[in-house]
Amino acid sequence: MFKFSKKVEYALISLNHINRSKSCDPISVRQISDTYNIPYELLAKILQKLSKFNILDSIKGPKGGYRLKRKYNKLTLIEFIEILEGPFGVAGCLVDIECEQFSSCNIIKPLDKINSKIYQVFNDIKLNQLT
Amino acid sequence: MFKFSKKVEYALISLNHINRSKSCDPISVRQISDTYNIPYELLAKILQKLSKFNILDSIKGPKGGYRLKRKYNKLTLIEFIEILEGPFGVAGCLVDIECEQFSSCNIIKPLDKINSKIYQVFNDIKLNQLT
DNA sequence: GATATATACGACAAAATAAATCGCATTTAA
DNA sequence: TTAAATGCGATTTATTTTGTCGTATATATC
Repeated sequence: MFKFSKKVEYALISLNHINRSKSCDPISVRQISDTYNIPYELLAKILQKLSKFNILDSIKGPKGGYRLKRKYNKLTLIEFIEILEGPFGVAGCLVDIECEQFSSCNIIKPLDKINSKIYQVFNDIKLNQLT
Repeated sequence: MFKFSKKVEYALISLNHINRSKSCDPISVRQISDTYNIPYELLAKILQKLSKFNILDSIKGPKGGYRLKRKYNKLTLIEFIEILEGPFGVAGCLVDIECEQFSSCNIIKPLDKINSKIYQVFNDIKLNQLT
């Protein structure tokens, strides 16, 4: 409960790694997966997604890999999380509807307040501050 | 990711319900599980745990059930969560050790900061404010 | 042009966690 | 004595998370 997924952790590690790299060459999935002991296929898919959302630029072929795009420097943690995990919410009923069980629910309001606070925390953090 | 467990939700609903009740009679599991459509056995175990940790007082036998104990009014949300879910942490490596994969982890420090912030949010909330 | 090294992507499988159920024991009011 | 309640451990089921597989496409280099 209330843990970052491996997907998010792996993505953060990767972006940090690429950001710190001083080489001009793109960084390959293999390089990151070897360095941090992350399952290759899984990491590949994650970086593909970041590429799809314009956080990374992909270069194909030998000597290929990924580079940061400008968007990276503007991204908040909450935007990043929602790209990887979908809409944020500390309870299902704040995201989907499906909360049929509790027409009489007595905690939605407080949950919603907590949700806003956590959202705010993530919204105040820029990805490139996570170093 | 980052959702409250049903355990926590059910527990919050129950405490809220008992708190609001004006009757002097103890409130039974059955009553709560019927009102909010919560699986009986599951709820029973949750309230048993809260009783074990002195948040609820249990009265056995017919007409039995639960009442709030004084501790309820002092409890913070983080204490409550840790009673039900164990030590809080936004990443496994902040709770267990087991983070062997990343001797070279480049995100522990920022994760730790985020962890403190979320912890703080939960620490600033009293259970009896959740109404 | 052939080859090896990359990314791209969908489908599937395994593992971990969360949620729910079952069975039996104990207490106590009526 | 009985029925209605809590107490607790074991087990099962469902869901989510994590990881794997297979195949396609692009491209640098020889």
